Amino acid sequence: MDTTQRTDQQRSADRRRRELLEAADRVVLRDGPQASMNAIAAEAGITKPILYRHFGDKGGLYAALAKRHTDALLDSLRAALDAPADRRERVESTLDTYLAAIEARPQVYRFLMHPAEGSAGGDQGFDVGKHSAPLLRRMGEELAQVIEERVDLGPGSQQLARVWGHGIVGMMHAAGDWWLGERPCSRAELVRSLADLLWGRLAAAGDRMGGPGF
Amino acid sequence: MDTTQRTDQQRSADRRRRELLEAADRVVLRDGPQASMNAIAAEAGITKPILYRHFGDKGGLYAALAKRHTDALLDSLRAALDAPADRRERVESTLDTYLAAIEARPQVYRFLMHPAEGSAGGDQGFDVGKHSAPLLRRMGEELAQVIEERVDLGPGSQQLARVWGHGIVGMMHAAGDWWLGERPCSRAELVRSLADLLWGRLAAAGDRMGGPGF
DNA sequence: AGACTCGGGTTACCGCTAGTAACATCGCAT
DNA sequence: ATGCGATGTTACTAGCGGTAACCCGAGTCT
Repeated sequence: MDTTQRTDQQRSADRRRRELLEAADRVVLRDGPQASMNAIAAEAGITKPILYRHFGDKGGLYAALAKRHTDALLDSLRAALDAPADRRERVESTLDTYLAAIEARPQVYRFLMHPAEGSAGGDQGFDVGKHSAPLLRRMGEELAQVIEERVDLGPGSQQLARVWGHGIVGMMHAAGDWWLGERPCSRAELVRSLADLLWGRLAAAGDRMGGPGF
Repeated sequence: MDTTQRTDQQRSADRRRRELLEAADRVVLRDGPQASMNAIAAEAGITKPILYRHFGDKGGLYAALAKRHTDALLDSLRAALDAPADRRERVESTLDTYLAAIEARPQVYRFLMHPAEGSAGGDQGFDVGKHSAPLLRRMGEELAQVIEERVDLGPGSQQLARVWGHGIVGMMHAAGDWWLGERPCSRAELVRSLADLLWGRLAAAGDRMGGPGF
């Protein structure tokens, strides 16, 4: 029958695809985003053209790889964000989830944030995917949705929620990136500091000297 | 005499260097960060090895190029940040300065945010955290310094200021990047929304439905 | 049986890149 | 004139992403 045959083939293809993705994962984890198609193929025990048959081009492979990790991370973030707790607690928990993830697997994190720009080689012509990390965009959009659903922002709430979504995600990301490099404090302290920022402590603080402020 | 000779040579070398940088600038502005050394050399009317004599490698050239723009942008940001006005006004003005800059020359902005990733072959030694866009780091550090100088944050202020510096810069960056791509609102609205976020409107807003929060 | 397509696989190649070694050339101080 | 150092070029290496061409074993049709 056509269908069974087709499903068989598709199954086998999917299995191969998963195997290749796992091999690619290993190599990217080891070599960073500079991992070459040759190296990935070698790790998978096959040769380049097969990779290209499965993923089209390097961008395709990287996109597939990124989607896996992105989906996984977004799942845990959603869980933290949707927990039955008050807002501050949810915010802190979400921040901590994100930071714990990038702390646990910095290589993955680095790969997700700078996937394109594949160094040298013939990637001239068209940039696959956007230049910016899709993970940030997706997190921003999801957070925007949650904010709009759960926080009462008055008129213009939708637009405001989107700005805030992307802004808060960017804050988390930049602070996390810096923290991961310098480790100037514990994760819990970082989470608290960021939540304090979001909770308006900047606006509430007084000026230091009798400067130009009021 | 040694000194005069040296200064003469150095002057000429500096002039060349500046010419090369301007040529590189033109190419990068036209071709994006994918600009090749060959193309840059051609634009400057010379050949590759000269570029390498002046800048070491591609990373060196890009770093020099980035430093110029980064310095220029930081100067205008500092001006906005140090203006004699109250805090909210300064914050809005700084946000607006940044957003106006990336709006006016998006190519430069894209280049500054994704400069590195070069280096084919040999070097596989890279530390997580160091490779991120230096512009963000510098902005974060500068902002941290200003915050610590001018805002009274009580004990632990230095560390808190640094977290906030990087966090706020990241917020600005991510929101700006998203805004630049989608243009969902005017620049002024974006500035206002972000300032509102920093001013604690998130904490002040009520829950939408009778959800788990109180 | 025998020809025939077809999916998975490999070799060998293209055009491009970053980076370098070796050679040529000009200006200049002794 | 002669050596020297900076400036410049040609010609090359090594490696990349990506592709064309071939190859082979398994199932199918006649």
